[in-house]
Amino acid sequence: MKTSYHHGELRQALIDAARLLIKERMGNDFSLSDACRRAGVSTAAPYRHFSDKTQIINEVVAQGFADMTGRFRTAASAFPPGARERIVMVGQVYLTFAIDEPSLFRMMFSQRPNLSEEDIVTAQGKACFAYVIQEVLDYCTINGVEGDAQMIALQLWTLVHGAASLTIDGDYAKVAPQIDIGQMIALGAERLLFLLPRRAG
Amino acid sequence: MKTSYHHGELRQALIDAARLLIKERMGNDFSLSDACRRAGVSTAAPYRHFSDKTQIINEVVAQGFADMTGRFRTAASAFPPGARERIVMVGQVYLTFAIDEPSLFRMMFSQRPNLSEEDIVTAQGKACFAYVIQEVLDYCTINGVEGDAQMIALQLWTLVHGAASLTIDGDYAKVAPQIDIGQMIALGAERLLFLLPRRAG
DNA sequence: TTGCCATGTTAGTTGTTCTAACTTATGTTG
DNA sequence: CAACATAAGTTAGAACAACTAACATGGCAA
Repeated sequence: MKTSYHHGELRQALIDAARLLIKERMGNDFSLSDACRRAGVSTAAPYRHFSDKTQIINEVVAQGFADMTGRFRTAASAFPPGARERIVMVGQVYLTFAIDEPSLFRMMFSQRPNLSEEDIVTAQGKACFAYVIQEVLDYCTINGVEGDAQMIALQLWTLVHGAASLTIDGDYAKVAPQIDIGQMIALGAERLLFLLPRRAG
Repeated sequence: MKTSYHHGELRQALIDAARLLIKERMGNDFSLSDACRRAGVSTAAPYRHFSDKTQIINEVVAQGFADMTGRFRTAASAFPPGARERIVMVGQVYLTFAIDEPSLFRMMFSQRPNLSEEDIVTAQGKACFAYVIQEVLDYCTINGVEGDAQMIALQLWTLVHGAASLTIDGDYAKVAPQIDIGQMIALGAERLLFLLPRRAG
């Protein structure tokens, strides 16, 4: 049998526990002690693997970004490069991720001070955003979309991100409970990406 | 002179201190004890005015929403109803507010659980969002804009909110440091609101 | 086998939220 | 105007979280 003095996988176990607690408790005010109890170790154990509570949070956030990027890739890969569906899928994954883990999503997009350029969080975040933008850039190139592709990409990202934020905060529900958010994004994205005049005045 | 046993304005003093600390410490992890030290009272004093730390935070957030709405009104009132500048101003105030008090902005848009319908936070938040939407609805009505005005309003709100969020989190800077965010919003908003085909293909 | 060192432990410090029991100022009322 | 009820402070302390220091254990390497 395994003697229990050494956990063996404590580092990742703590990260997983933290992520779960963040999801359950709906906020970054989760307790590290709780994570320790989950992992079955003492409250001093984390400090063999992390310098800080902040460092654990950063790790969770970084893995969140990696996760999100992975889901983007998987969803997009079902369609050929340049397909309109790829962009739609990326947007949908973005929204779904936020709804699935709202607290984590919020923490991923809450700038933490003292975050250096070479930090894993920065790296994973960058990669995640870059993926989204590149997907739009590819679409524009392949389909010969006119205009500043970078600008269009940022606008789409902004729209979807705003929609994700306002959705998980329940803000749409406060002022427009009847609205279909998916449709709102779809129509907005079409106007930003595709040429779809409302009407020729 | 004033004898110092009774503060007199402690409730609002604590709210103000909390708001300042939130601004300085960049997060909702500010300490109530700190706020007490600022206000010059003991750490037990707040509980004569608030049941909870959460209740203080809610008060700060509610006043934040009231503030934001007030700034909208002031900025918009410089132009006549139906003027395009009114919408531009509201968007600009939205962004400026977020940049000015990023942590407060984040807390305003972080859904707190156990928030009843008749809470001040809910009320002030609703009023704030409703103002933004109404401004767009008015524009559409007065100028005879075709299409679902409510939908357009939500799209504009979403775009501006997304831009505010990504700006204060420094996310644009990570992947597109050269971009002019104001211009990006302006162009996006134009495409959503006004008929501005990229080019007749 | 022996000893090093990574990784765990217990115990204790500091700081936080919140409660209980006590104190002081204020304003109302006979 | 005296008396007291009450609002709004106080100190003391409980419960708990983050983190540190000093100790314990066991896996690995010479």
